[in-house]
Amino acid sequence: MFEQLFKSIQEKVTLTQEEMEVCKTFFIPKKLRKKQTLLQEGDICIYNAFVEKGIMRSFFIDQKGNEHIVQFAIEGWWITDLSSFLTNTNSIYTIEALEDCELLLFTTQAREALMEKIPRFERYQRLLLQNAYIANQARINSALTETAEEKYIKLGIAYPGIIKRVPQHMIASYLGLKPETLSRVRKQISNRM
Amino acid sequence: MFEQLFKSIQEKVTLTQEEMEVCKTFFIPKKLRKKQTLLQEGDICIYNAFVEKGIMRSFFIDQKGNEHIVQFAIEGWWITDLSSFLTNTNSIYTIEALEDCELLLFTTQAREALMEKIPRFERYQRLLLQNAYIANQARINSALTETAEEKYIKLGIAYPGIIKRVPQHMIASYLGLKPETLSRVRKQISNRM
DNA sequence: TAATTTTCTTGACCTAAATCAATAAAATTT
DNA sequence: AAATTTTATTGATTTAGGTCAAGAAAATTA
Repeated sequence: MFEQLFKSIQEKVTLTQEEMEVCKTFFIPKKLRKKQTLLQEGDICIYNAFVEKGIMRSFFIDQKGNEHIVQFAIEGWWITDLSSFLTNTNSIYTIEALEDCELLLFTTQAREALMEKIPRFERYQRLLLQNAYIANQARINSALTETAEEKYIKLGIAYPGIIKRVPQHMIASYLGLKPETLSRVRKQISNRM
Repeated sequence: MFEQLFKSIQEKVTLTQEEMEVCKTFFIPKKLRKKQTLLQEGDICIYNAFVEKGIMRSFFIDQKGNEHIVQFAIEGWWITDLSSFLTNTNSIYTIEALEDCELLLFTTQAREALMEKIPRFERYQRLLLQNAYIANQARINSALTETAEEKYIKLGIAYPGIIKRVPQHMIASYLGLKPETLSRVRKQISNRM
C-alpha cells in the first residue's frame, strides 16, 4: 500500500524505518472506482492525494463550457487543488479517477502535524512544491511558444505512460487543443514516418 | 531602503524589531540602471531579488527567435529564475531593469542561513512560493481559456500599475500576443466605449 | 534641436487551429 | 449479443490572431 509513497519520499529525503512507520499513520488509504471523484468543484479541497495505483485527473469547466484538464497523476504522483488545499478556499477544479485507483489521502492537519513531527518531511513537501512550480513554469512556456504538434510530441517524450493510458481527447484537453486538432496532428506525424 | 521588504514580510508573518535588524544583514542592496541585467541567460541565478524601487522583467528567447516575457516585478515584488535559483542549474531567462531600480539581493546561502536563524522567515518564503505557484496556475488557465481581449482586460484590472509603466509591446509579450494584435485589441475596446 | 531609436498603429493578406457536421469504430452496459 | 455510450476520424468552412510592410509619433541620445 505504501511502496510508491516511500519510493517518492526516499528519492528526495532519507527517513528512518521508525519515521516511515510514523508516517504511515498520517495517511488515509482510499480506493476510488473509475469515474468516482475525490473533489467536486466548489468544495474545499481537504486532501492532497498520493496515487499508489491507477490514474487521476483534475479539470475545470470554463465560462464558455469547455472542459480543461489541469493535471494527470499516475502511480507515484500527488494530486490536489493546491490553491484550495493550501488556502482553504473553494476549489474550481474537480478531481476524478480515470481508472480504479488506490490513493493515500493526506489532510491539511495531517500535513501540518507530520511536518512538525518529522522535519525532513517538511523538506520533502517543499521540494514537491518546488517541482510543481517548475513544471507549471515549463507548461506556461510551452503554451506560449509551441505549436500543437510540438506540444504533443514533447508530452509523448516526457510522459509516454500518460499518452498510452488516457483517451486521446483528454490529452487534447490537457494540451489546450480540440480533439479534432489532435487527431489531425497525429495523422500528420504518422504520414511523415 | 528596507521599507517595502518589511511591509511584504509583515503582511505574511510577524517579526520582532530585533529579527528585522538581523534580517537586514542578509540582504545586499544593489542599484541597477535601466536596461542593466541582474541575470543573463545561461548563468546560474544566485539571487532572489526584491524590488524596493523600479520595475524589472524576466524573459527568454524561444527557438523561433521570439522574446517572451515571463514576469514583471514592481515595488514589493520578488523576481528571480526560481528554477535556476532553487536547483542551481543554468538559467534560461534574462532578468533586466525596465527603469532605474533599487534591489535587495538575497543569495541562496543567505536564504538558507536566514531560514535557519529565523524560523518564521521560512514560513514567509514558503508562502511566497505558494503564491507564485497559485499565480502561475491562474496564468496557465488564462492562456488556455481566454481570448486576447480578455487577457488584456484582466491584466489591466489585476495590475493597473504594470500596464501604465511598461511599453505596450512588452505587455503583449507577457500575454503571449503580438504587438499588432494588442494594438488592435485596444482599438476595439476603445471603439466600444 | 537634430538625429536616432523605440514604440505604436494601420492595412492587406495568411495560417493554425476551431467549429460544425457526419461517420465509424471501440468500449461499456444492459 | 444488442443497445448505448464513448472515442476517434475526416471533410468543409470559419476565425482569431499572426505576418509582412509602411508610416507616424514618442522618447532618447547626440
